[in-house]
Parts: sequence; structure tokens; C-alpha cells
Amino acid sequence: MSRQNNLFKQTVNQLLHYIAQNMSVDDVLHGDSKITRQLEVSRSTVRKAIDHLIGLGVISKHGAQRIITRVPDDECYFDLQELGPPKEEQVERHFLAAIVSGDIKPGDRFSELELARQSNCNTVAVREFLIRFSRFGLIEKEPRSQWQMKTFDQQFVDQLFEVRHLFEMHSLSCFMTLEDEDPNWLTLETLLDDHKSLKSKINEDFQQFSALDQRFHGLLKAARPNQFIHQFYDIISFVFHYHYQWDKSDEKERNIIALDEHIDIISKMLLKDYRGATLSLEHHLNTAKRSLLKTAFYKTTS
Amino acid sequence: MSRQNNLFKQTVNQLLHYIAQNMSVDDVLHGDSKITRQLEVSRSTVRKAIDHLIGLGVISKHGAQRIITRVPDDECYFDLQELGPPKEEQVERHFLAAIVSGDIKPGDRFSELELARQSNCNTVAVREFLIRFSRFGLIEKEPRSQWQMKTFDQQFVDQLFEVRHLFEMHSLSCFMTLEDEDPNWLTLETLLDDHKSLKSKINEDFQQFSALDQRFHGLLKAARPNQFIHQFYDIISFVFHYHYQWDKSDEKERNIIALDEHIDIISKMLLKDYRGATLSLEHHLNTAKRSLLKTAFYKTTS
DNA sequence: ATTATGTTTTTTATTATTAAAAATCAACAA
DNA sequence: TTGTTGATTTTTAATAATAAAAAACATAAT
Repeated sequence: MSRQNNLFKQTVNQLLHYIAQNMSVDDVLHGDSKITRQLEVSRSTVRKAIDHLIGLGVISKHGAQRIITRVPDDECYFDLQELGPPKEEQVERHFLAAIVSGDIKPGDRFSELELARQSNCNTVAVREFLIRFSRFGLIEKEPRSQWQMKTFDQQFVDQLFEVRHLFEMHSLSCFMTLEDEDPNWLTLETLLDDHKSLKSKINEDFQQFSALDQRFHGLLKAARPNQFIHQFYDIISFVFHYHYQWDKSDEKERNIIALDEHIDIISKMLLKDYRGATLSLEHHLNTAKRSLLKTAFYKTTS
Repeated sequence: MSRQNNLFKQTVNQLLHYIAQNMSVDDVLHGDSKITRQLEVSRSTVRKAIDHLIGLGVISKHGAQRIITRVPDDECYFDLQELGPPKEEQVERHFLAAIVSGDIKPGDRFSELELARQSNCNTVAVREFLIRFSRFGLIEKEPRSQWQMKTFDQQFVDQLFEVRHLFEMHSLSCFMTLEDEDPNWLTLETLLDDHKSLKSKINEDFQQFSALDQRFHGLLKAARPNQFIHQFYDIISFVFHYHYQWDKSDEKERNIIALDEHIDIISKMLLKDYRGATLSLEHHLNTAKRSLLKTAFYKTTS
């Protein structure tokens, strides 16, 4: 399979687009270092793209100047569709699909080679993805042996929520000690309004809750950003995303309950009721854990 | 460079060793599946090793049975010294050395290729190591650009200790609620004794403190094992190891102080003085942070 | 002096290839 | 059955090779 010089083609297209939008025949093209800065690719790539357009007759050289000779037509553009997504993403997509669909179940072993074949990539790309992914603690590998999907068991969930509990409580406590004039309080008020407005139309738009959920927990963390806590949340969101992809059955009920819990917490926060907010948050986390366990075990035992 | 069939050679040596120790001429060798289990390598490897020994005349085949024909001499053994350590380890060693020696300073960019050349590995091995290492949050990389050593600044230390504080306090609280008859209490008492005995000879053996430190913080965590917390401690220990490698100047003083702090904490724990232990632990963590900052900034600004 | 251009070198991303090791399979014996 | 050996197939680990892209360099122009 030939190498897909993706970036080059993208650059050509972007350049064509720019010309079509902003320039007309006989205009002088900017210097390549300027274009480089605009497109955020290296000058070599820009240069190769320009050469390509010269080859197509869109641009011609007069000494050092490059002049537009004709308006580019659709023929000039590369078809990026057929390139497909970048390899890394392809592996990821395929692997996650395999997990979600149950092709790879907790406890299963799987080979890099097979994944590579299935996702139409080479083994190195697969391996690199798996190494990256392994930081989630969901897969692991012994030196001369295959990868193994770790069992997603009660213990895993317990440990996950133990840490989550610590972090969320900590975040809450940091938030509550913010100055009154801190802009985060305003953001929180807006968030409460958005929650209430979603509540009024929850029966149709329950899927929008997910965005609110992210905003809420993101805002909590924003009171004191911490890269390690942040990293951990990547795991959390993956685990949730992964499990709920299976079981959409009671998504609506889940969301309605969580929405109310959010409103409860936020209201108490705005009233500066630290103790009340803590209790409500605790309750919210417990609900989330129960719900995850239910879904997870429904899945693994079926 | 030819591939180093490390495992095969190791296996041959192990097998020879076993024969030399336990068997004599005309004995019948065990079946290969049995040997496989003992040496924890695959049967193919065992098989190849046996074939090799047959080639050397140490073993000969009579039908399916394999019989020792002579006692193996030193000639038969492979020289494992010249093989060197496995690639992965080689990269790691070289990279860490580069950091510690200041070849790669915070903020620096560095290339995979150069690392590969210096550590005498190929780029893929280097890249895989770097991906693995990146979970420590100390290096990162943009897609088509080089790796970059992140700046090790006050903020990083703050965030590190923020999380560490959360975790240690949590661990302490878990520990304090252990049943009286839990074996961890006994271990803790032993640990206190070991601390005291080190204290009496601290002037000579101050370097032994590091082991005690690991044991102490390990024991705290042992009260409630959690893979996410555990993972985080890998980062902690790396950071400490990394920085103190630079600055051995006041290692002794540091260790003496920390030793006393440990004794303080453990004593209070054994007295079931939760509040006192908490305060002491807090104090201990603050000392550790101050000391790290001092070392770190002494280094980066020099 | 600064900036832009043309040229060259280095690095990254990707594929291909292969020895080593593991896993599987088939025939056979206890 | 169960377990063993011998032969075969897959997979992993590692190397090498190369197109694409970035970075560095040198030269000319403002």
C-alpha cells in the first residue's frame, strides 16, 4: 500500500481554497514563510504545494514572484474523502468498536497483528496506540505474550470511584473557597440556568445532558486546575462512554435523575451551603457508581 | 546489526546449568513440556535449546528419549555479558541519564532519532519508550514535531503535591480505621523499630533511609490498595529519584529530618491518635515539598 | 539587520521484512 | 481421556528502508 501523503494534499486544498476566496488572476502570491505561518505546516510542505499548483498551471513563476494565472477549478482539488482518517484514529476506532461490540471481552487476550489486519494498519501503529491506551489501566501485556483486556470488575469500579470521590470533594472544597467576585461563580449561575432550561424540555432533549455533565464537572475542576486530576478524568470519561454505549435503555431516566442532582448541588453551592453541597455531591457520586455497576454487570454477565 | 536472540541463549544456559547441577551421564532428560513450565519460556525455545545441545554433543536422541552423553563444560555456555541489556532498558537508561546529566533540560526539544543513535537502538524502540514515559507528564509531543521536555516548574510541583496530599491523607484515614487485629498494625510496629534502629546509626547508614521511606509510604497505601493511586506514585518516585540524583549535597540532613518525621507519624498512628498523625503527616509532606522545590530550583537556575 | 527564497540535511511517519518466540495442530502413546 | 512429541502456523520483537515533512543552512534581496 502506498503512503498517503495526507498533509501535502490537505495543504494543496487549503491553498487552493485561499486563492479562490481571496485572490484573482494576476495577483501576486504571498511569500512562502507567510503562508507557512498561516497554515501551520512546514515551509517544505507549502513549497511542494506551490510547485504542485505551478504544475497544474494555476500559478506561474516570474523570477521570484509567483503569480496567479487562472482561477482554480474543482479539478485541482484532491479528494480527501478517499484518504480516510489518519491511522492512529483508525486503530482507535476499530479497537474501541471491538470492545464495545463484545469482540474483545474482559479477560480476553488479543494480538496486535490481528488488530492491525482488521483496522488496516501496520503493527507498529497498533502497538503505539495500545501503549498509549494502556495508561487507562484497562489492558496490559506481558513481555513476550499477548495483550490482555483486564477484567472490568467490582474492584475496578470501587477503585475508580474511590479516587473520583477524593478528587471531586477536593474540587468542591476548592471551589467553595473562591472569592465572591471570582468569575467562576457567574459561570456556575449560568450553568444552573442551563440546567433548569433543559429540565423543562427534558423529555425530548435528554441527550443534551451529557454536555451539561461535562460542563459541570469541568467547572468544578476549573477552580484549581491540576494536570494529574485532569488526566484521571480521561479514564473516567472513557469508562463511562464505553459502558453506556452498550446500554442506552434507561439513558433518559438516568439523565433526569442526574439533572436533578446537579441542580441540587449547584443550588447549594450558590447558597454557599458547603455542607449541603458536599452531601449532595456525595449522593450524586453514589448514584453514578450504582448506575455504572448496574450497566457493567448487566453487560458482562449477559 | 544482527538480532540478539537473547532468550534462546539464556535458555540454553539455564538448561546447561540444570543438567550440570542435577543430572549425570546416561540420565534421561525430562520431556520438553515439563522443562517449558520450569523455565517459563515457550516450548519452541526449549526445543531449539535442546537441539542446540544435541548439536554440541551434550545430549543425544534415542527414539523419543533424550539422554545426557557428557557433562557440559564451560565451552557450551553462551557469554551473556556481551549481549548487553534488552533494548527497552537501554533506551530508558540512556534517556534518564540524559535528563539527569542535564543534556536535556526542562523546555528542551529533542529528537527520537538522536536518542536512537545515542542509545544504539532503532527509532521504533525509542518512540515506544517515550510514549510509555509520557504518562508521567514530563514530556510531550505534537504530531509532526519533536518531543519536548516540559518545564519542571513550581506549578508542576504544586499540582504533584496537591494530589499526593489528597492520597496520603486518604490512605492514612483508611489505615486508622483498620481493625485492631489487622496484620498491618504489626508491620507498622516492626517498621517503627527499624526506624529507631536506623536512627541510632544514621550518621553512617543514612542512605538506607530511602528503603524505609518506600516501606512506610507503601504500607500506608497497603491499607486500601488502589491501582490509580499506585500508578500515581510511580510518578512521585520518579520525580524524586530524578531530582535528588542531582543534588546529593544535603541528602544526609534531609534523611535525618525525614526519619524523625516518620517516627513521629508512626508513633502517633500506633497510639491511635488520628488527629496528631494527620498533622504530623501534613508536616512531613510540607517538608518534602519544600526540600524538592529547593533542589529543583537550585538545579534549573544554575 | 532583517526577511524571503532556493537548497540541503535531518527527522518523523510509515511500511516492509525477518529472526525469535509463542501458539496451534496432528499424530501417537500411556 | 490425558499428555507427549514432532511439525506447522501465528505472533512478537526488532531491523531496515523510504516517502513525507520539518529544520537548518546559505544566499540574495529588501
